[in-house]
Amino acid sequence: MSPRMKLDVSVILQKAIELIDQHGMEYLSIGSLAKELQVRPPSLYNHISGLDELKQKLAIHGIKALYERMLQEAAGRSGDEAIRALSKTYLQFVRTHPGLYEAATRFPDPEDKELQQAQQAVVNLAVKVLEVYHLKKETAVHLVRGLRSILHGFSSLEQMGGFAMSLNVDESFSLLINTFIEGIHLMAMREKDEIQSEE
Amino acid sequence: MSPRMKLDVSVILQKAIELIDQHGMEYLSIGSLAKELQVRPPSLYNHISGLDELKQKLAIHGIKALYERMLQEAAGRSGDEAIRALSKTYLQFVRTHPGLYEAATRFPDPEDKELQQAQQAVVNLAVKVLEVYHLKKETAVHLVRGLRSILHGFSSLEQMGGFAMSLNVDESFSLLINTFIEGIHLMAMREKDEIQSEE
DNA sequence: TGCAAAAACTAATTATATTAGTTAAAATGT
DNA sequence: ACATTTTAACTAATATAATTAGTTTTTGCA
Repeated sequence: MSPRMKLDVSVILQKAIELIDQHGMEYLSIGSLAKELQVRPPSLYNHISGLDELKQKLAIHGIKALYERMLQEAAGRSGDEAIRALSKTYLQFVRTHPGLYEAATRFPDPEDKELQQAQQAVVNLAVKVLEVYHLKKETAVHLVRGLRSILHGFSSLEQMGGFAMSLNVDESFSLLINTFIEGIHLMAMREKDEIQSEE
Repeated sequence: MSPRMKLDVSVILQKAIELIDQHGMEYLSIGSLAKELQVRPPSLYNHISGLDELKQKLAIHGIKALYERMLQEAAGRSGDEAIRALSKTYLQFVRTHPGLYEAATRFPDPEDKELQQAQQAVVNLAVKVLEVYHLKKETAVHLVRGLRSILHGFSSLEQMGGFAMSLNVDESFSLLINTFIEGIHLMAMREKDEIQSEE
């Protein structure tokens, strides 16, 4: 009983992540987490200010973790290949960390600066990947919004059991991403034409 | 005080919807709802079995309401025009009823038969709208998954304040839907070619 | 009018988060 | 090694919310 747990914020976060990836966010409570860590509930308050702060930390951690993985995959790739890699990584992340992704998207206080910054980093990465297509800045932002919608929508629907039909889910995803990529090419061509006709 | 509130399930649901569309799902509690209805919290248990059942009813109601509106808009339309109408209606619904949409997508027990049936109705409507393109059954299902991903993803990101840039959000949406529609045309053409080369 | 059912109520119970105040362990300096 | 300070656990108490039990009031119909 007495051999003091060596708790700290990162140990708490780690255990919380395990717990939510396994059982979902609704299972996370000060009580369930304290039990996992083999301490009494009030002990957690020496490290975090409460459940809300913990959820916020999980959200930020989740977005940063997703960003790290996407950055890894984007390195050394460009264009269509980079988009496919990023998309695959995103879906993979949500499948591996459903609870953490849930924490990152459902519960955070959107006012939080650190959160906003982490989200912006993901967006910036996507913008960068689109640079090779030489799109107008505006068009690039529209397309990044589209890609995010696709990735978040598909992942979320899959997680909530939304794809009931037996049809292969990965094929649906590839098809969707490829369709989107073809859309980018169309946009790029059209803009090139516009510019030429203006000259 | 005494002139008995004439409560019933539908009055409760109606007030709950007002409450969540205005303040979000996290604000919904037996206590807050009872206060709105000017009764004591235990009184609600004469009509519903508890908060979980209420949330489930809200979810089902939400999906059915969305389906009704989509059905209205799909009537008398087909092809590209129908897809645009459905998409616009979907986004409009989420904007008008953010709390109800949240209830419909975030909290329901996915095992519930009535819920599954309501969700299936939406999917079937989308499948029907795609019929005019004469796609293979499989392709149609892939595309419906794609369209749902786009609609859910875009709506959700917008609701969570995910589109921070000042760039016009409706334009992003139109562009995304139009890109998707062009993707459908491409798929349709390819399948026609395949069939011809097989003959 | 009187009775049965419905639907409200008060009071009590349970679960959870949180705070207050206490104590034990660990780390640090002499 | 020992005393002091700090950290981080603990127990006990409080607050809020959901829920249940049991009671009473109202309503509608015979």
